Amino acid sequence: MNDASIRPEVTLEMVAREAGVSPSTVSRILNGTAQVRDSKVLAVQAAISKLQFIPNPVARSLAGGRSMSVGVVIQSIDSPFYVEALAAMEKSLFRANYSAVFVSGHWRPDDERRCINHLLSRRVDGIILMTSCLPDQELVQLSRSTPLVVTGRKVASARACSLDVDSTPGARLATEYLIGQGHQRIAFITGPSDHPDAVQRFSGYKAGLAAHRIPFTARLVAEGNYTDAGGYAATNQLLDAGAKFTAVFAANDQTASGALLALHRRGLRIPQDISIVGFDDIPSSSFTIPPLTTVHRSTGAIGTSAADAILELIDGRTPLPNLAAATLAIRESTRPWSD
Amino acid sequence: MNDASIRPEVTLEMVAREAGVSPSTVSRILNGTAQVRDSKVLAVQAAISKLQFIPNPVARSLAGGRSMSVGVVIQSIDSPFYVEALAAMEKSLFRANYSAVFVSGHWRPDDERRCINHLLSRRVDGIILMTSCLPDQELVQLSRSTPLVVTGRKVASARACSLDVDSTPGARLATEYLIGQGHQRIAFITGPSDHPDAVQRFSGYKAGLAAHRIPFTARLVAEGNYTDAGGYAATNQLLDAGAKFTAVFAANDQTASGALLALHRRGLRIPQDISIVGFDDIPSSSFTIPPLTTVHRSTGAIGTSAADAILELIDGRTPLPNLAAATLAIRESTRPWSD
DNA sequence: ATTATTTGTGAAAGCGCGTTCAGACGGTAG
DNA sequence: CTACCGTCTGAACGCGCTTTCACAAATAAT
Repeated sequence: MNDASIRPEVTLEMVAREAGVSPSTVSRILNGTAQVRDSKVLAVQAAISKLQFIPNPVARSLAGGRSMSVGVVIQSIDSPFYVEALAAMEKSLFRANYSAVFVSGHWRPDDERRCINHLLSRRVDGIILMTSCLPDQELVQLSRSTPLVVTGRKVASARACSLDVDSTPGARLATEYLIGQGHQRIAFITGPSDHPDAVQRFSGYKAGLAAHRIPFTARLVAEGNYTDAGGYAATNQLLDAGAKFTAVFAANDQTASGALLALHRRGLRIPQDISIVGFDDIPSSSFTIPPLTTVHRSTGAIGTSAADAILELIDGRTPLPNLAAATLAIRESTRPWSD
Repeated sequence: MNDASIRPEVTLEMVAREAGVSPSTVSRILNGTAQVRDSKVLAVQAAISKLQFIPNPVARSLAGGRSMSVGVVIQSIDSPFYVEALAAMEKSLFRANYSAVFVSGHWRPDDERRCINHLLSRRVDGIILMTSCLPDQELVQLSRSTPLVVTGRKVASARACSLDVDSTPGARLATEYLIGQGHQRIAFITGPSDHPDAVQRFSGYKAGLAAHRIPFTARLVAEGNYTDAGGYAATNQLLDAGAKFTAVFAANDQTASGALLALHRRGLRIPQDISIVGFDDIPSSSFTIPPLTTVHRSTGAIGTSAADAILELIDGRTPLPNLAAATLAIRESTRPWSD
């Protein structure tokens, strides 16, 4: 049982006194800044654990050292897709005794800049950018003033690390799966067109078609916005336009969820009449009606990788992030088709 | 266009020099700590805006002042329910130039204590506890060392503010709605029993029954855990046990979503055969099949209120949080019943 | 053996700001 | 005109830690 909350602030100086050395020495041991005689190291370690000393991150930060916090810029904190990644990140960072400061950029470059400045003024030790909407050049520059991890982008810079989460292969995988099941007329509901990730998914779809010599048909494409409502509307639009298709590939699971409802309302049965596949495999996709076949990427793993990468970068090492390829979670929203 | 990122750190001292006054004076103006001659105030303000000075939150914090950040302890960052509240919170705080530090307690008292200590050691200016799982007494004590806002609990303390989000009335509302529709045999899927909020929902259900003299039947209750999977399992359990009911009230929307699927698999139609209502009105509930009737609380408003409350508390004022009552979002998962 | 190099270490100077503390100033009361 | 009070202000200290800087001790080079 810990008596929490109101401990009387053990300071580095107290540790020094207890161990019979100078504060500088304690600091050096803490940070590995210099060699220290073994006997002193031991004495200090003993003092530290005896006093239960925890370095004050604020003071550390002021003194020009680490702030023990990393900034995370996401676009909107309330997207189920990010959430899992964030949870994983928070966990990894917390374990390393770092705090995460989350801020939302809302897909607006100005907001994003403001967020970044805010983080910088807080002296964060590093910044993780989840699918930034800033131009490459700005990112490169930013990476010169702080360690930087960006997802879904490639940034060429020593202090930066790109977590490549290219969605193209995943999208192609889904498309080819449908084709493999005999579907030829596959509708696609896009994400927001200014979203690089959405663009990748779209081109993955096209690549899948092309690989099987199925001509791309613009009429089979409707624009969504990554939300349920968008998927719903896009599906209706497709249906209203009289598009004929036996399957729909939605740019993300929420879109698919909206599509599911729209089709249901028209009396179309899934998967008997129409197959549908999503992208992201958010938790609730296992419980849609019917459970959704979708492209699975471990978003948790993305979060963990991003956190690990930033920690490595902060420590001056060069991380080699390695993300597992996307796989297909085959559930009940798809089935073979034969004309 | 702001040139971002690498500005050469304007300090309070530079402002002082620019304005021809002492640093102390600048500080006083910044914090309103003392009266300062108008002419100097003006000069300093001019210098501040000329130099684009932003006080360094880290130094401020070390010097014993504000850290311009508030800690937010939630139980799990990846619950759709919290997410909306968090987004709202972040927005309000960011606007006031505060940062939010989110940490997850995972419903474990020890984890939660660790989180709180973590936040305290970061000198946060206040802490928001979303449905804490710590005993009252600890919270009261905590509130003595920092401004505190807790949701879903009543904590009697001057420096603390309870955001009462009692779920009982909402649960009762839902139950009575079903009864009003003619349902008599209403099953209930609980949340985790060690979760105060879940307990409230359960008692709201019982209160609703009691108000209409419908006897409470233990066989109509199954235990869930606030997840889709839990709702799915609980529903199957109910069905397997041969319980007879015409409606089910699930302790939250995710549970309802799982129930929806379980019923669907058994060939039960919603709402023709069974009505179902959820709780929380998470965004995706408008797009389940069929769209879910559910108890709506503006979680965004909860977040905003919590943020506002903590800011008031920090400023030494006493907030009077005022939350809108829960309402029922009536959609398509319920319908009148007559035997 | 004496002079150069390494270590190992403590004293002290900040980091940027808040906050006493003592004094300067203008003014009212004796 | 001296005594006293309230307002306003700057110098100086401190928050807890990192980081020179300088110096002593230990080792290597000449």
